[in-house]
Amino acid sequence: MVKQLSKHSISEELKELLSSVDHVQKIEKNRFLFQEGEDADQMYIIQSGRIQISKISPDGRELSLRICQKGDIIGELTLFTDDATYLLNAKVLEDAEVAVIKKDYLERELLTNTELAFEYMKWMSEHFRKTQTKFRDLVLHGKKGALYSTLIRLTNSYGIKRPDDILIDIALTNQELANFCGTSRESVNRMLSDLKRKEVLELDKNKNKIIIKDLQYLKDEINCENCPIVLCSID
Amino acid sequence: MVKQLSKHSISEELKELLSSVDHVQKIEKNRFLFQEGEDADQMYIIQSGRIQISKISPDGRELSLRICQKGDIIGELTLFTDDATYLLNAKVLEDAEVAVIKKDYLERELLTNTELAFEYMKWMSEHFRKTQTKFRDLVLHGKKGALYSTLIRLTNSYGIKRPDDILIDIALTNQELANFCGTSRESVNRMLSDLKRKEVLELDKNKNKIIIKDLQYLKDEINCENCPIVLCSID
DNA sequence: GTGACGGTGTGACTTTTATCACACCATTAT
DNA sequence: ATAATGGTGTGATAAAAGTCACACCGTCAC
Repeated sequence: MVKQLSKHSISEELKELLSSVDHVQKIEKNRFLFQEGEDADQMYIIQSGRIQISKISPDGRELSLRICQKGDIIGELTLFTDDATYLLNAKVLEDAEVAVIKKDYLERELLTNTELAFEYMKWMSEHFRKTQTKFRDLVLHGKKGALYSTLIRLTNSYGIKRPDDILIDIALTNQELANFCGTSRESVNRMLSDLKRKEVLELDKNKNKIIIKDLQYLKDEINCENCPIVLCSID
Repeated sequence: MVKQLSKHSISEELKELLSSVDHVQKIEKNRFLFQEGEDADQMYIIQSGRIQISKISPDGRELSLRICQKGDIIGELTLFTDDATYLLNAKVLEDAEVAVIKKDYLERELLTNTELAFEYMKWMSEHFRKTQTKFRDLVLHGKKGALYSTLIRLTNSYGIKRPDDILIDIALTNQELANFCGTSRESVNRMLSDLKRKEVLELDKNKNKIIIKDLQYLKDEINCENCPIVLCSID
């Protein structure tokens, strides 16, 4: 049987503790859980489905930051800030259920529940390291590096190991990939064609999914230092 | 009298609480407080001087992330991780004194002292938002955007308001600026010449410092949304 | 079926950015 | 005083990336 690579690092305890949720909300594909500028008074934990976090710049360009699934926390940036509006957009990629946690409730909880606070700090810390290494790749190795890094992260988060290759089990258009890299659709398309030619990957045509055949090639190209896999994911 | 723009957001309480320091360490210019890969078991709060945080990639290129001064916390990434080595380098730009806080001591403290934990979470949260907006600028508007964003942040952190302009009171070479932008020395040099020609800034020749004459121009070019100044700094 | 739609793939061209090379200061060391 | 050093400024050229244009291909609605 196939096995998903991704290791979700949010601890059982944290999930447990956070489970004092206000309620659970269902939301369907292509809708927004929240959008930039909206009043922000809650945080979410995904129960099912997939949600993409992105920033849209005034000139219309979109920068995608994460794709999140079961167990991931989103809306976390609203915590501990007085300027309580969302800074990012959360678009639902696949019908989702999210557990809603009220911001002020959680803040109060964190003030009294030491263990929760500790677990939360731990999560935040890891989340920070993850974000920073991600951006580092984006800046340091040009657009090619940005794409390769994104592919590696997608593999770690959504890869399904198969005998001879790894299927990235999430359908993304070239444009969506480009948004992760801060580049253009055409550039991504050309780079993917290139990688196909080099037999680094294949495209599962009718399903819009990518199959990685030579992960090491991608890693070598961006001087991947084989950081802990938990730091090298897309969520 | 001139006035420094920078608002350091680390709360008095946090400084107070963190002040249960192990000891204070002096370290002089051009030395490293810590380097990538070294064992990490302490965190620092800068008392005086300036320290630059950067990542050096295996191929020798350097990406600068922050320049920190009095009141700033560094080495914070080592907290809550088992892989206890530093991920970044901390180079002393100007002779410094740092308060040393032992990692395991602080972790234990955070587990018992709720108020400290709360303040620390607050700081971390803001630090995270700051880092994210910084990288966003770097990725979204090309190298020019990266430089402009860096200049704006330097202005916010190290700018001294004067009658007709703002002096960025820190000496940086073109190469050092380039390291913040993930670009080349020559590119930075050309872009600066350009800005000089457009009368957006001036170079204080003999002191290697930059004088901003038209901050708004820089902001307009990168679609600055005038986020809270505390988020838009270089530290 | 067929037409609209959203996505891919690619050529041609432009703009941006990097790289190489070298002249030209200041400053510092000898 | 002179040489070495480290930084700046700039031209020439090459490489990377973006933009525009358009053909092509499935899928879906009607």
